[in-house]
Amino acid sequence: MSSGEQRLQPRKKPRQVRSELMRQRILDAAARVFAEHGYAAGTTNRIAELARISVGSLYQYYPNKDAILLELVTRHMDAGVAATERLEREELSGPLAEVIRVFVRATIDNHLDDPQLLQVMLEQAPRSPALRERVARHQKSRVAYAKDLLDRHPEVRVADTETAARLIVSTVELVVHQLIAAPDPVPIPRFETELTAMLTTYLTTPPPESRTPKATTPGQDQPSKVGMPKATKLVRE
Amino acid sequence: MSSGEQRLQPRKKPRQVRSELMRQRILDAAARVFAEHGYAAGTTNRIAELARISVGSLYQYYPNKDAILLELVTRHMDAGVAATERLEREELSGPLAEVIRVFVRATIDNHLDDPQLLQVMLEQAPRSPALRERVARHQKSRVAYAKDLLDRHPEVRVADTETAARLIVSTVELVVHQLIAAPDPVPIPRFETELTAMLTTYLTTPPPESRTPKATTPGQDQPSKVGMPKATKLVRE
DNA sequence: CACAATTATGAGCAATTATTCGCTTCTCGC
DNA sequence: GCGAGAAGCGAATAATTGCTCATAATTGTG
Repeated sequence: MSSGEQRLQPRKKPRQVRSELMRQRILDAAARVFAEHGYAAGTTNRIAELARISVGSLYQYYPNKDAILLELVTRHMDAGVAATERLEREELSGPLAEVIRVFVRATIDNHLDDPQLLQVMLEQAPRSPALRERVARHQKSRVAYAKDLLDRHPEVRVADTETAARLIVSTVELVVHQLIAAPDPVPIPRFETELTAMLTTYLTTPPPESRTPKATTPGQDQPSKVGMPKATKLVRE
Repeated sequence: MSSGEQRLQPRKKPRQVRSELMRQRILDAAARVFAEHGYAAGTTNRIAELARISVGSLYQYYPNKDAILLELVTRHMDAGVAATERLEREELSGPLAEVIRVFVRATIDNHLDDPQLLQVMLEQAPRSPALRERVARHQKSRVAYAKDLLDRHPEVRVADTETAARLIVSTVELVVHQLIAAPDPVPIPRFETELTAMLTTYLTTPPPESRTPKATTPGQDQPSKVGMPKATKLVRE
């Protein structure tokens, strides 16, 4: 399955109008199939069946299964970026708390549609180089944007805006996803308020005395668990 | 594959001493195979090969692939609970900030071993009823414990300790995992400090004026995106 | 040592699945 | 309405994989 390189362009560029329609049909069907069965069990035949087309046709538009998921992921991310940009244009000048709230809200919106599908996307990301690359790039740009925001806002009092940026971006993305996808989902309005509050207080509260760690220590000092890695894990072979 | 009920007990109770050894061999091999290839591509034959036993033997101890992952998950969770309990016995009486730090640290420790494997566990959880149940129970107990802690500590100033408990439990679990498993991992000590700070400030800062939402509104008021669920997603068939 | 119970083996079965390709059907400019 | 290329079809293929079972090795006991 994960055998190195892989064609990602469709075998045939669409030339007629109905083609574009088909692409959308396939994507819609794939979204539902992946959401319901997961990636591994979401077979191309099932996707074709749900889209009311034949497998052969499916492979006319996407060279393989991976390419379908990749396009799904790309579209989701593009939608997220677009939504964020749209919202932030209205609020960028406001106080930090407002900007954060906009961020949180945009993320919630982006996840409300289809948490299941999103779950599958995130699952599969680490296994496909193309996907991994796409997701990593997106994540990186979001962190960069957040860092910029923090640097620009004078109310921000954290020691290290890079770490803080990564922390808040991950927090929003992950927590929103998990708590919305949960079988017993939290009440959205309150959740939005609390998450925003958490991030805002964190960013604007000055360090008690000197929360700043030494930070110059070159050697990796470890405050927790020292030397008992259960085994030589991680990739090898 | 996901065909309803499923035997989860091994086909044969071990009666000799070497049996216990085999179980451990299998588990170790499975952990590595799953971590490296993921669940779907982590074949039982590969596990057996790495464990230097035959597939047949593997199936003498575990009735199927799922059961192997289930035991892996169970062990990981038990280890986490045990570690948390051990640590908290030493610190439970301290100020909130200290307790939180202990929590964060315990979680970090628990994830440092093998982030990849953990990733696979979390991925697979939603697809296997038995796994899902196990994970849900664990999550619930952690939230309950956190709520208790918040209720007991007077410094805590949030409006709704239930929501706050869910928020912080999810945050710690998810963010620790993501930022440790990242290709460019954050510096652990600083990360621990920042995450602890974020949670502590959130919990102890009183609501600006009245951060409390109305909370009595029976109708689901929606602060964000109203009515445009892209499609009828979720299970059908 | 013998022999019965327990445990280990691994070739192979049955099922699943991504992908192909020879063929039919449709589209549209003439 | 013709015909050539575009689009669509789906049975067949090749590969993979979870798991079984007939057989062999190992163990402990008298």
